[in-house]
Amino acid sequence: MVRSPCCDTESSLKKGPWTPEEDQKLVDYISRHGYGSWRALPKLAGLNRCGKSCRLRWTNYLRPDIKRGRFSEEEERIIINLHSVLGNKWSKIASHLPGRTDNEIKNFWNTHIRKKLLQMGIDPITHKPRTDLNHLLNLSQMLFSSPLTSSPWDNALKLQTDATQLAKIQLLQNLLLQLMGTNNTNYSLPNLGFQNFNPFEHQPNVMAHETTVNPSSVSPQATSGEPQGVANSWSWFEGGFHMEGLDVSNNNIQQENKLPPLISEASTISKMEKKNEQADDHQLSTGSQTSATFEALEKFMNGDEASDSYWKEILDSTWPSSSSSQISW
DNA sequence: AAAAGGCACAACCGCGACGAC
DNA sequence: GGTCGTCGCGGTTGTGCCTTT
Repeated sequence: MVRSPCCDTESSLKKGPWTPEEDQKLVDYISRHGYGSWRALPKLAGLNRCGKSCRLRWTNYLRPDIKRGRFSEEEERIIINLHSVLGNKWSKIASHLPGRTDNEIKNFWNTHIRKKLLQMGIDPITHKPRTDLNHLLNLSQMLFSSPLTSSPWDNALKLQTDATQLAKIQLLQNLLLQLMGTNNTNYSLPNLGFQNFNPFEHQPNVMAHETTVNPSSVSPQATSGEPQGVANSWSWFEGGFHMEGLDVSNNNIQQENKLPPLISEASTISKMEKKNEQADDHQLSTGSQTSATFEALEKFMNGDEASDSYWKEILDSTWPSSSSSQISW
């Protein structure tokens, strides 16, 4: 069915910003008569606008119960949580925030929250860690590099003196590399001194796996407008995976100042390669694994210590046969 | 001080859903 | 069941203001 747009038939109808006089006419009319038919309203109210324009002006701006001003942190949190469940259902999200319009929330999302999530490495559509190669490359470079300025990453350098911390760094590096997809022939890893090495191989029953990334599982693309189902378990951003203060732009990644190769002995590498040949065809379940990885990474780089359970979760998901319980953390 | 670029927000557009006939 | 009118939603655009260069 082809139908002409309701407002196009009368080109003389005014468009563009509303004047205070027009606003007053609309408010006066609705306060006296209500808004039964938007189609008929403009003529009755003495406005040279289409009904659609009147409805939008009323619902998004003139309605007396509209709450104006900046969004509070609580509102922001609610929006993000609801968005993770509902997707771009702005009107449904707005129904949970009294006084806020869908348009306002949509604008707030697009101008603030979306960017914020992207900066934090979270895909604003899926609410999961971004797994695109560029982002992971940045993270990888941060792990392998030592920025000239003092940053949380300095903690990683300091902690290298400790063998356990060293192992954890290696584990995180390894995971990031795997998440970038070592099988991707379109992508060549920079030489950052990284060795695909399982730092826990000295443990009994530890088997390194050549993990591969299933492209279809890496970036679950949400269909626009389609509800996302249950809320993602990924909600760690509330503590903040903060990258602020750390400039990861190309010029500030000092390749020559990178961390020394963590494991460099040729024998170790060859051992690793041998094990990789025997590895299971293990597919990464990128969702929860990346979640745990990034959470541990965040804590680690902030100088905090992630709980043992995080490390065990990471290790178990990467090397299921490693029996992490046997490892002394 | 002026120009350029970025940002925030209001408003518009197109389409689908839904109810009335 | 098909057509039409209306409403509401989500994506996109336009514009004014602010910040940076």
